[in-house]
Amino acid sequence: MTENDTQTTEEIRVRVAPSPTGDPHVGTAYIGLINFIYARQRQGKFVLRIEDTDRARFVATSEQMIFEALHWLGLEWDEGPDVGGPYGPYRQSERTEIYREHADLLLANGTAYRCFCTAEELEAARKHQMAAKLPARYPGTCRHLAVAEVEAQLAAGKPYVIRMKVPAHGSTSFRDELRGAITFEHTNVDDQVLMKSDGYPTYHLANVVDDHLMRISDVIRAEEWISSTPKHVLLYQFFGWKAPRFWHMPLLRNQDKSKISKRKNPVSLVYYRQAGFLPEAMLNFLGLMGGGMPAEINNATEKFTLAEMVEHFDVKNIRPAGPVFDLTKLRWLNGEYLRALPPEGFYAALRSTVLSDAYLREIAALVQTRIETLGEFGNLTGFFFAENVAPPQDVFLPKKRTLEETLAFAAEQLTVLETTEWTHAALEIALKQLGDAQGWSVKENFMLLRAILTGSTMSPPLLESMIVFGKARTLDRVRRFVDAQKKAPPPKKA
RNA sequence: GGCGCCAUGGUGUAAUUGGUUAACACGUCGCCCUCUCAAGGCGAAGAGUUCGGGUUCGAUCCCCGAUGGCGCUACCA
Repeated sequence: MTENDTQTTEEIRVRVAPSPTGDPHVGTAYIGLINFIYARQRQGKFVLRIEDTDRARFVATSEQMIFEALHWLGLEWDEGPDVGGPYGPYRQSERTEIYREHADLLLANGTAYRCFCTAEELEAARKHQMAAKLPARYPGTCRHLAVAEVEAQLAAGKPYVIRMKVPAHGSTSFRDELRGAITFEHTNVDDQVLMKSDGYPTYHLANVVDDHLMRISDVIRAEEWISSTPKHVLLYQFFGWKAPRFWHMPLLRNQDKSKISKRKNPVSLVYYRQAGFLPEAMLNFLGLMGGGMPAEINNATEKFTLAEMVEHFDVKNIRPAGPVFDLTKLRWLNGEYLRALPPEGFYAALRSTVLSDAYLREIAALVQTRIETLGEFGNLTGFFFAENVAPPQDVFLPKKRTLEETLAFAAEQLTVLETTEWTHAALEIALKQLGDAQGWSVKENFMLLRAILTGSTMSPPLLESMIVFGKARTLDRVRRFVDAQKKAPPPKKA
């Protein structure tokens, strides 16, 4: 606990606010963990808010997966879309009226304005600015439109967005609880779009309005938000509200130090769960990122539970430098947890994950007509239980294809798989489309993917297998194949 | 390009917050144990704290600058 909290009676309320745009992200787990600890340490409330204002990237199954992933980790929330709470609804798509009203407030007090610029106009302006090596900013075309002009455009039914009117001069400062004061000159703060032309708010508006209405005391989020914090601070001012405290956690990184991404690292919590990582290990590992635990404990063991983190973790201790998410160390930690399990517990862990009844039943259905003795079960299904298969070149390389074009095509397959809905029909269409476009026969196309997924040219049906194996793990396998081949192309043998 | 953040071995973290031979863990390597592989035990290599200036009797730690990395620069979050 910090002195900060002992001298105030304010209720601590924090939130984690993921967007349902895909698989639940390991970064969400990290930020969720910190928020959870912070709330529990101060008898505060931990809120889950779903930020589904991007209808283009919205994925219907995502929200449920987020719930499940957070439950899996044991990061239980006090208020949220599913459990309700006094400040709901907790799904932004159900709060559009609220945002509309608040945008109108800003329009009325002159801190926001309607902008009728088209995407093309903005794009052109941006190009010019980039070419002239100027900062790419909204040119301000609609900032001072006459009332009559606005009325005319409105009457003509022209679509518009609402932008915040950032003061032309001066600067905005705020305190980041980990880094101290941070200042931005207004000349470097753009007139951010607050309401999109589809009637949905952008993150910035929705976030500020919700955090205020939901009485959030501490905004604990990822570092990538630092640059937009001045906009948020300005919005609090525009509304005449008190801003919360801001804590920006370091960004988890890939091995190459870039922001952690699915192209370079498994980031789906679904993957970690299906691949057989224990939630305790994941939480422990995440707790290691950035420090946070007191040195006495950290130096002594590096192994601790969620309860121990709630007991001893100090968010103020976190170092702002972005830690590399080191899969190797996570695996070691996971092994430690696995070894510490009593035999029955270990068996139970197996049976609830990689050897669950549900999983086995699905796999059985795929091989029943393909084996003659039950003893053959393993021959055909090994890949479902292996962490990885590494098909040799003579298995995956089609007869009439070069290594280069095959690897390029595999990379294309990966891209397609990443963006395709995980159903038989959708996968079949998407894959065949890709094959048609690139001049790959269905046989070559599917055979390559089969080799990558199963390590063999003989297997249960491909699409069904992919569905049973799961999107997260299938993507991981294909990505690994592509990466491995890219890194170390096998020497051409004469 | 602009703006911002950051900077201790390959990786994650320590360093009584100016005084240590810069510590621990992962990884790597070696040895032991052993039917194999792990696990376990023992040991080793690996940073003089990005670099350059200050301040100081003394800087990993404070200040300035440079460099580098990262983030943002969307009607994405």
